[in-house]
Amino acid sequence: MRIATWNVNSLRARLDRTLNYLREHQVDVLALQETKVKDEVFPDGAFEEAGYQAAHHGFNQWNGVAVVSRIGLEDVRTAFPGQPDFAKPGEAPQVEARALGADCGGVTVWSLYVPHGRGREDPHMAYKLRFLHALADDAAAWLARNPSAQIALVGDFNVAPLDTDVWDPQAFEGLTHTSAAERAALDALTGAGFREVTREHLPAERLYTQWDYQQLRFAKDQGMRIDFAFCSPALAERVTSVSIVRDERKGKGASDHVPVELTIE
DNA sequence: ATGACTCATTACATGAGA
Repeated sequence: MRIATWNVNSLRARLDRTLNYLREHQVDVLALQETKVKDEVFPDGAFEEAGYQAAHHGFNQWNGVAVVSRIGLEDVRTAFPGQPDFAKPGEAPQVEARALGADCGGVTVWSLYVPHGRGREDPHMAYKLRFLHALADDAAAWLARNPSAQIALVGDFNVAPLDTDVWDPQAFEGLTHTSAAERAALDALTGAGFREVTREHLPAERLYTQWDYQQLRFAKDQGMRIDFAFCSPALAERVTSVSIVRDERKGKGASDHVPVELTIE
């Protein structure tokens, strides 16, 4: 069984790439982030033709998360229980389209798009920290209820846990993604009993999952490692290999992120 | 170096991303 996660940065701009990727990599379950599409125009039909069911959650051109599966798709949840809301200036608070969970082939897969933060003093940063801590609280409760639960929390976490997860730590000083508060918030997931399996299987330094579009970052291999997979203990035991699909960043029309795959026995 | 980021939008400039 293969589960993958990918911040696709607009599904409509990359539908062909997505379908080709599913086929070429024999993916059973794909968690997508930043689909940038509202539910009414989500391309269900294209996934059906490829043999996949799809569950999507998106209000507008921002955010948007999906799980597509060819091994079953049940009990779709469009937010985690404690997921915080966010109020844009002059607007009512909204629980944004940043989490979608579904049961696929005996595994509960959550596609997660953690808020960016925008700046250390920005209200969006407090939202980001609330989001991660609330997720960790829920994750701990799920494990307390069922210690042998099969749960994968995958997606774009927008935190670089180690200095070697960014191409130049000094370039991020005072900005987002590398602060102690962000790293502590992400650590809360391991505190909840989950294991970040991509690091376990790929411990090498400077393995990136995202390269900015600007400044020829990919050509210079100046990226960030911010896409991860936190698995419940019972599921982590079943992971036999992890792959970062670097080739997907190449060529015209690439997302700034690449897929990360888990192979599970 | 003749270029220098990409996406979506009641679009042709702006917001958002990282």
